[in-house]
Amino acid sequence: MKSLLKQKKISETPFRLEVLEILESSKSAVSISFIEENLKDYNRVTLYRTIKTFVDKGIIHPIAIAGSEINYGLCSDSCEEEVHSHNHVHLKCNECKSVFCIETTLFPTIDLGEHKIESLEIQAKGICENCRAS
Amino acid sequence: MKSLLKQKKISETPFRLEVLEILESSKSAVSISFIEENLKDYNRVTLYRTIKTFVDKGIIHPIAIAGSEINYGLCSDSCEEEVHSHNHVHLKCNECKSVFCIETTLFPTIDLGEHKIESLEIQAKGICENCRAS
DNA sequence: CTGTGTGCAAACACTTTGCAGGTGT
DNA sequence: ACACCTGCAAAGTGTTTGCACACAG
Repeated sequence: MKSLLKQKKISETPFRLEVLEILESSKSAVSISFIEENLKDYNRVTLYRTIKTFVDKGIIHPIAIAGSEINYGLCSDSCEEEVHSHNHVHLKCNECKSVFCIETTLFPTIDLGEHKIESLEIQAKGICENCRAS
Repeated sequence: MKSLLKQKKISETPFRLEVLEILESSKSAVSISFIEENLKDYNRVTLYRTIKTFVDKGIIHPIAIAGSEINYGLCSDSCEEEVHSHNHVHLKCNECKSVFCIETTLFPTIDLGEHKIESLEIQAKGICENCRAS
């Protein structure tokens, strides 16, 4: 199996692999500042460009929740390039503040009358399973 | 009936009334830059402070949608101070790019297993009724 | 070898802060 | 009169751009 980067047709550099490693090892979506905290030595400009490349190529997608910084989560297989508003749920835990992308098969539909809906994204706030357990 | 500002216990100044007027005359939620475009003469610092005051006092609430700047919409009666994640729908029109806050009585519930949900916010993308009509 | 990625310096945009003076009530 | 709002200047923060060099394929 080809590496994720090659699969997405972008060249594999040490820095990109390092960033990817951070994204993959976190169960939740992460902010840029979180990534920065986990990089040993890095250049901010390169990091921004890397994030941009990853988003453009469909490796990660941004999650915006009012009051939080933007978080980035790895795209699932169903994510297609350029179309990042797949039907799934983002949960922000009020306790640990993490943002999780949750795949759910049972996705609701809503009716907005005359407005035509093309995609839905649900942002939930609550307590994640880890925090509930502890 | 007392003015909205007095009702929220903040003093009524010409500038605040001007900003409020812009918010009220727009059917959709608006970005700071939109407000700036519609103010004749203004000071940016004051504008930021005004927005912050309005948000803190529950007059407007921020709406974050990945890829768009933050928009602010007037709070409905059900909005309580400090609790802005009421169950309603935000629709971003892919055509006119406007963001609408839509009150809907039929609000779905979802099940995220072990995660506990406290509030839901739905972000829809599609075509608003105005754009559909034209 | 060639196109692309990276680092550096600098610019740029957005937002916040401190302080002095002005204004609402 | 007094608390609070506003404007100015300046600093802080996040993000982008141009260019020269380095590296992946």
